[in-house]
Amino acid sequence: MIDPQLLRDDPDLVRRSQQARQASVELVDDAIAADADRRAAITAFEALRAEQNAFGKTVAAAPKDEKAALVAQAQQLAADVKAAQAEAAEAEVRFEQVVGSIQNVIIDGVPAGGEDDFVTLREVGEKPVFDFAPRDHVELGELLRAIDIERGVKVSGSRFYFLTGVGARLELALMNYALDTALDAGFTPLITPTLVKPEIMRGTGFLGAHADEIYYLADDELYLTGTSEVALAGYHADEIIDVSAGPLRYAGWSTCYRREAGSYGRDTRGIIRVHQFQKLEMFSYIDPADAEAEHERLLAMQEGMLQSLGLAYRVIDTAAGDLGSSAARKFDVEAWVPTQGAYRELTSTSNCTTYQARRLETRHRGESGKTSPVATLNGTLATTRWLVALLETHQQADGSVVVPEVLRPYLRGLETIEVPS
RNA sequence: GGAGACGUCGCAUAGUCCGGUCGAGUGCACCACCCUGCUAAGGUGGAGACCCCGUUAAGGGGUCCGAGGGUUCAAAUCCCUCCGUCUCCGCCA
Repeated sequence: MIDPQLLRDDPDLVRRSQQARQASVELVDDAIAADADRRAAITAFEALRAEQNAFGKTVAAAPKDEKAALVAQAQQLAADVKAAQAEAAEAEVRFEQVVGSIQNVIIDGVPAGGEDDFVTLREVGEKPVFDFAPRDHVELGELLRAIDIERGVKVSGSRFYFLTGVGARLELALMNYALDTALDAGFTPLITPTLVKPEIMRGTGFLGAHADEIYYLADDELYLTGTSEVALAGYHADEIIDVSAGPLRYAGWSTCYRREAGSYGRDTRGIIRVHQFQKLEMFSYIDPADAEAEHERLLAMQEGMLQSLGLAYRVIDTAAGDLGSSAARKFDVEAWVPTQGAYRELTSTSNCTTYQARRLETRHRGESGKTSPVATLNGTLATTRWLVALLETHQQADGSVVVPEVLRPYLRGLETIEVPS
C-alpha cells in the first residue's frame, strides 16, 4: 500500500508512476475520493459515538426512577451510531480496495514502459567461445548423470526433475557458497516455512495480477511460496522493529514452488523454468532513507557471486510496467547462456520501499519517537537455475565441466566433473 | 483425535461469577526530574498502538482486553464461532 498522505500531498507523482507502469491513472482520483469519503464517514461516526458515550455515563449515574426514560432516549442514539459505524466500515473497505490496488510509486530513473523497455546498465565478463559444438545443460546433465528430467516427469509431471549424484552435490555446493557469502556480509540465515497464510501472501503483494502463479491448498487455506521472500517479509509483520543501529538482514533458504501458469511452451526444455527449485534469498529491513544504498549493496553481492563463478552477465534496470506491484525499482542480473545465445535471469533484486511494510505493518521508531513503516528489499543470491549457466559456460569438448574454484571447497576439492565411463 | 485450563496495554498479573463507578489496578522493566559522596535504595511525575479533527501546533475526539460475530441504552465482563497456548489421555514417528 502506498502512503495515503502522498495522495493528498502529491497526487501527480502517483499519477506519473501509474502512467509509467501502464497502469490505471484514474485509480488515483478514485483513491482520493475514497480517502475523502472514508474520513468524512469516520468523523460522522465518531461524533455520534462521543455523544453516545457521554449519554451512557448519564444513564449510569441517574437515579433508578429516571433510568427507564433515559434508556428509551438512548435507543434511538444507539441505532444512529450503529448505522454510522456500518457506513464508516464500508468506506474503510472501499478505501483499502482502491488505494491498495495502486502499485508502488516508482523511483526516479526507472524506465517507463513494459517488459521490453528495460535499460541495460552494464555487461560484464567474457562470453565463452568454444572450438567445438557446445552441449546445452540438458545434454550435459544427462551425460554427467547430474540431471534426470525423464524420471522427474515420470514421478511428478512436466517441469519436474531429479538432481542426481554430482548434480545434487553441485546445487548444494552453490547454495552453501551463497550462504557463506551472506554470512560474511552479516546476514542471519533463516530456513523459512514454505506454506503461509493468506494475509501474509496478500501482504507481500503476490496475490495481485499473478495470483494464478501460486499453488494454493484449499483444504488448509495455505499458499505454497514461490520464494522465501514471502516468509521473510512476514517474519516481522505487526511488529515495531529497531533498525536504528543498522538494517536487519536475513538470508532465507527454501524450496520454491511456482505453477508457471500461462508459460506453456516457454522454456519447456531443461531446468530453466520449473515448478520446484531451491533458492537463497537476501532480505533487508531498513530505514527508508537508506533503502536505495542497500539496493546497490544487494546488487553488488549478486554481481560478486556471478563474477566469482566465472559467468558473463548483464545488469538490467527493469521497466516500470514489468515491476511487481510492491517494487519501486528492480534490477535483474542475467547470465549468458551459450547454447541459447541469450542472457537469462539468474537474480532479481527489488526495492519495495515502504509499500510491503505498510501492508504487513512492520514499523520502526524514528528519532521523534513516532512510528513509521520501514523499507524492505529482497534479492536472489543463488538458485537452481544457476546450474544451467554454470554447466554450459564451463563445459569442455569431451562433456566434462570445470568446477569454478570458489565451489571446489564445497565439493571436497573436485576440480572437474568428469563424464562417467 | 478425546478431556480440561487459559489468552488483559514490554514482561508478570488483578478485574470476568454479580454488565455502567474499568481504557482498565498492581509489580517489574522503561523515561524525565528530585534526593542521597559513588553505586544501590528512595521520592515525584510520565509513559502503548492505530485512526479522525486541527496549520505537519496546542488541544480535542474515537477505536483497541487473542480474532470475528451476537445480546444490550451500555460488554474485558453475558452468548456463539474461530485461532492460539498449556496440561492430561489416546495415536503416530
